[in-house]
Amino acid sequence: MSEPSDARTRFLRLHDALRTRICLLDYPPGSRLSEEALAAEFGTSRTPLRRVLAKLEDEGLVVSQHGVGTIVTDVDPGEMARTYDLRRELAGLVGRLSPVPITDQIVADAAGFLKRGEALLTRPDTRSLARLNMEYFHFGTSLTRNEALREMSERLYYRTARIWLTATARLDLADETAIFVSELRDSLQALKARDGQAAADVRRTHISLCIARVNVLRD
Amino acid sequence: MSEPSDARTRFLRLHDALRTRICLLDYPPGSRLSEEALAAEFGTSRTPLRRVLAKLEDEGLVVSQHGVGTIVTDVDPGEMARTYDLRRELAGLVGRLSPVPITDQIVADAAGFLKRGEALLTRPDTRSLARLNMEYFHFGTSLTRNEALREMSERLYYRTARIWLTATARLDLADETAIFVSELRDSLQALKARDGQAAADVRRTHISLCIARVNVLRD
DNA sequence: AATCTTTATGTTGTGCACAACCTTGATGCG
DNA sequence: CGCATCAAGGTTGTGCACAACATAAAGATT
Repeated sequence: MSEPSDARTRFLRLHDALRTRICLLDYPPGSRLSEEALAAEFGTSRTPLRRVLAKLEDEGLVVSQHGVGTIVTDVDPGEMARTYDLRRELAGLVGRLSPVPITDQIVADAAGFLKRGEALLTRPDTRSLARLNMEYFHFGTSLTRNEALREMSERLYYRTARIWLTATARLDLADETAIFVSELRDSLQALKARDGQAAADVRRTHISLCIARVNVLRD
Repeated sequence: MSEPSDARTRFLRLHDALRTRICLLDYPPGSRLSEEALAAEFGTSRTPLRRVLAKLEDEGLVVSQHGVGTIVTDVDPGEMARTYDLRRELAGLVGRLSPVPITDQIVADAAGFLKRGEALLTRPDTRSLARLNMEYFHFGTSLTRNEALREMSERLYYRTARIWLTATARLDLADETAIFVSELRDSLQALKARDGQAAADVRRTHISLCIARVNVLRD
């Protein structure tokens, strides 16, 4: 029961694994993913794996070229800026479109994220920060019942996650951790007040600030 | 040069063809699509066709069940309502996020759509109306340079297109045609004034009205 | 008659072999 | 030496055969 292991489940697992590797820069932009090697690693054949790569290509994380290889995409700064613009707007919509009522459980979850964030303050680590950010993002989208909004937000998140991560490497890790923790703090405050729109606005604001920080790197 | 016919192009052609058939109700909800039959029709094998079906499944237009078949989805009214909510918001964003400057060519295109719409007034036809609506939608999304916004809007459009079409069949075709033409008229006015935001608001408003008209059918 | 079992049939999922294609390096020629 | 040509190796794309699975009908059993 803990492992249904039907075709769909295996597909989702594979997809999630590769997507995480790409977004955590285990496979940096420009890397070539070998279908055969990956198939061997995951104990399957090329056929199911190709379906996963096709989805990743549809999501804009890789491109496959006949006779060349499947290459992890590098991101165009201009397009990324526009994608961030949209992410910012969608973050605000989470508070307005079919928001879920804020329960004690949700507040507790937010408190849990804050605790994990604060633990990172004393021992900053890029990878842990990225993972926490990823989990916290999913928590944020879970605050709307609008499935389409959740889906689009996640699609865009995974497309921009790497940018923030590479930028963090060039900015100051301790600073970025502190900023993220303050977002968690603001978010928890809003949720404690049972104000979902305020929580969404917190996220919206921090995306705006994140855009600004990343943009200065381009100058 | 007019037909590159490499793998990617064939894939896109197949995908577009099947998506159009589904959204024009050539394949009504509940239909079973045979991989073998479709492969034969398009002169290919199951392998490339399965990739197309996988994308359609990712887009929510079909579901594949092992041992059963690939079935055209029927849409849950509640989820559709929420999807429409999001579409409405995205339509407004087209006017704000990276809008393209309104050129004479754009105004001329809008005038062309209006002309085609008016031609439908004298001889209403569901299928022609649906096709025109589809083309006009793509015209609408082309008014932003934000690729992600275009992509998400289209994704959601194709997920809801069938709802509007089935609703039109139960509403009055002549009425719906008239309403659509009035939207084209309002849109043309806004574009003539070189006001892209106003044009986006026209679309936004009409989506709202469309939601209201479809909703009365549920009572 | 009702119900369980079995079997036949059709469907999607998987693995593998080969085709199509690109890149790279060697080789020959000017 | 420069450059074109070609051959070799590796990669993704395609076709096909078979496995895994679900369904429905036929048959056996109670």
